[in-house]
Amino acid sequence: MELPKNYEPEKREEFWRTYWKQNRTHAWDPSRGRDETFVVDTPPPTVSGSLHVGHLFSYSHQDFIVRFQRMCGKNIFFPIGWDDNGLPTERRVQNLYNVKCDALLHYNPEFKPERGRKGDPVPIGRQNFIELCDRVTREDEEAFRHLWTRLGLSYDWDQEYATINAHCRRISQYSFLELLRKGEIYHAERPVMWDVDFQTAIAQAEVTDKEKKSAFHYLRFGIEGNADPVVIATTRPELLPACVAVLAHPEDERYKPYFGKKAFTPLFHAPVPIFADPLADPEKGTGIVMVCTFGDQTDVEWWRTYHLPLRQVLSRDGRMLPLTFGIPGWESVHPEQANRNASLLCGLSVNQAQKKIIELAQEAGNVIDRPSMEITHTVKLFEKGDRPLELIPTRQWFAKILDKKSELIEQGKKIQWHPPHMGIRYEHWVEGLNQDWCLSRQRYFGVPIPVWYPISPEGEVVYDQPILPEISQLPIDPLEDVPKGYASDQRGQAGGFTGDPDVLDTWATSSLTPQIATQWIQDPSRHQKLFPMDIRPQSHEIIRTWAFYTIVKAYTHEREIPWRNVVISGWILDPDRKKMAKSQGNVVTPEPLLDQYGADSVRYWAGRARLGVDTAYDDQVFKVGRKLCTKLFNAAKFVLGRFEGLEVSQLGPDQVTNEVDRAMIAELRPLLERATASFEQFDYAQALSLTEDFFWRIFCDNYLELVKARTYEEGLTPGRLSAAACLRLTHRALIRLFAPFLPYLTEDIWHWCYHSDPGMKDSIHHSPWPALEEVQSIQPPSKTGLFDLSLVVIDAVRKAKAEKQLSMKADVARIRICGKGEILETLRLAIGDIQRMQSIHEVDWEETDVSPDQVQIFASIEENISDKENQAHV
RNA sequence: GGGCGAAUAGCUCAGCUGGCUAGAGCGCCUGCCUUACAAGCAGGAGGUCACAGGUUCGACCCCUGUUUCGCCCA
Repeated sequence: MELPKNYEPEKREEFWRTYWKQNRTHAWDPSRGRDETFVVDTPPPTVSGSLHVGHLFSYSHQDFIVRFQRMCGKNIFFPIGWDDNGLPTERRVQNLYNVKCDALLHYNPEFKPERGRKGDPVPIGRQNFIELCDRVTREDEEAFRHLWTRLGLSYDWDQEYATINAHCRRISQYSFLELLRKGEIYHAERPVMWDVDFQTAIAQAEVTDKEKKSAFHYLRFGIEGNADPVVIATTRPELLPACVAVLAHPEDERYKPYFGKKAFTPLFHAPVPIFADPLADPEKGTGIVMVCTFGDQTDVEWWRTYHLPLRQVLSRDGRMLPLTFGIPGWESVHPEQANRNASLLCGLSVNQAQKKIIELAQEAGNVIDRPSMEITHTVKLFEKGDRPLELIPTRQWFAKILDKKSELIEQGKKIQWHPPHMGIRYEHWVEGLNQDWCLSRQRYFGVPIPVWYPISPEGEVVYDQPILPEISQLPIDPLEDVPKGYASDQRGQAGGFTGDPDVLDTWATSSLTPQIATQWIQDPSRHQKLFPMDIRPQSHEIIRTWAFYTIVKAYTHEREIPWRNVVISGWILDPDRKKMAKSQGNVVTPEPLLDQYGADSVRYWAGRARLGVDTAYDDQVFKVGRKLCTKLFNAAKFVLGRFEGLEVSQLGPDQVTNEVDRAMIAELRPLLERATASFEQFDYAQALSLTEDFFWRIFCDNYLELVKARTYEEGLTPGRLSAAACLRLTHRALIRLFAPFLPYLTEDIWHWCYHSDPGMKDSIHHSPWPALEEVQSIQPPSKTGLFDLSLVVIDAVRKAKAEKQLSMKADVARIRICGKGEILETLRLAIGDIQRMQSIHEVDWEETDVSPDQVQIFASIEENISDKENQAHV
């Protein structure tokens, strides 16, 4: 067989991609049983996010595990999906086409989108907007599909899904309705975390803390029947008109006299009660605090505890609302003054209002007690937003999670986390939950909440009696579809109906990836067979979101864990160990890496990182990967040449009769055991490291050199046959150990010679993982330690040559080996190979009584040059 | 402030259950075209295992504290 001269990954990768596709190498076989199936819950990437090198990293990790399992004979269920619904796509569409969605506009079939258009954003209707989102996600998916295929990820593309497609919408809506039926979902009007720019509710999991500069402003509040005002420090003076109470700690001597009295807000003159409450922090500000609608979560708690009135001053877009004081709920002792001040604030943003109100306070006099004090404090932001979240009372759907914290922690304990400390992070997240899961989002591109509401004859929306669709109708769009028993012209009419305008949180759908992939409702028997799944691979920052919500859904629907193992990949950090982020400009894009180094080399880089460990980006490692591939390629060509022309039947285990070859097999055995054990614990990095080290140091640098001469012997001598058989068996095992990491190159080599061996399969990726049984019948060498002892001699002679700056092929006149008789006996078994390897002419054996585990080697390069001694422990 | 993790050669990382002179690759230095591979081979230099205590016959490893960094939470 004519073998290629050089290792050229590009062409061969293309070839094998086609081959694998045509042969359905990675397809799942639905006819096989659960116990022989390995099921993976693959992370669907957010396709509108940027592709970066971290994707190559963590997605390779899954593939190593999967490919190992496949070679162990498992029927692999390895689907791939795309997470495309949600805000990232909406933002991308807005930016690409310079449009904005206006829900009041009707569908315009004539609308022609144009990229990069300048000027003000064009308002378009909801359907037009959704169509654009669909178009963009299809393009983005293609970029990922291309990358995944190039990287050699062994997905079954027949199982592909997208979280916005009809199948996923059906499952997601079914999940909603099922949980509603079970009483796990409710809707309520209550303060939720609200992003004023995106104008949508946000869940706890989507919130991020950020340090911000702020200031305490010291405002004087008048007291009922008391001349001395109290001074309240606040960072949110613009919420002064929303103040409904004043609180201090019950033990705070400074304020004890005031409890039960009324205070009067400055500028608005609203009489508000003064309470004693242990949650008030005497250390913070002046120790006395105003309760507003709503400054923070504690305000919400106090509002509930004391049944305080609601004084909403902020609108959904974060601007001050028009207010009227002097009416019930908005009491004021000077309503005219209050209304004048309110009118000056009306329409201002939070920041503008804050400035304005300080200005008003200064003008009024006797309101500001002392200069403001700058502080830095943490504020809550939507992870994709720019302005602090507000707490705004709106009608939303919620899933109950606070009532099942302990059950959810129990579920987490039933799952094996790799590495284990990631499970602790999950538990702490659950323990720290303080709100139910807000499910609704005021967005457009998402899975619609599958609910209509009747409108009473008086024209009021009856939220308490939602109209639900039949399961067979799913998926529905309540803004387009009409509920049973109504006609489309009754939409929005008194006595008619209205659709819920909101969509579900994307996690409400993403948390169903196991149900989506197993076709939960369409094919219950398939679901039954594949669920719970074997592994969930993902990275650690989404333990609190994706892993958590998936556990919630599996528990609330089926009282089950979604998977038995979670395997967590670390992050790729930039060379300064900082997070890679588009905004930092330190993101490395993946395709050029594949162009430059080839997929196998890139995978090698990923394979070196253990689970859960963050790794600094270092492109040297790609070069190391490419070197390994080249070495593997060259070694394979050489090894094949050593047994070329011999029949496979002549090269079986029974031919391995030589002591050195048996010693080699004795070295191989622990490698097979350890690499397999590592993989079984998902420790692919350890398996790779063991294999690579063995291949390079033991197999290439030493064993190949040691037996080379024997393989060149004339005729079919037992020594030559033994070496050829041992080379073949060992090499055939090593190639398979590398196969999960280097799928292209190993498949190439496999097809040069091993693919038609008895018991092997055409593709290396379906061939059996190398097992001890393959070399079981080969006897161990008659003396243990033969291989290591041989290396002691070899190293000593090499060192002698190197120190004399000679070529490794330089002749050695004589070596003297001194040691205990047992050691000399052992070395005699290999000395023939050693002599030929290193051109050693004479060997003197000297039995000495040096300590039992030592051997001394004296190498004389030429007869008349003094001996060079090398001594080694054995 | 609490939780989790990390700190080992110039760089990237191994070192698992306490036990050889703490390892590998890259980089560096010195040689070697050796009939698979110079994208290679051989040899070498390079370490206060973050710091301080403690347990132990023995600590990179276990315990306590400190410092720095990362992530999560309040």
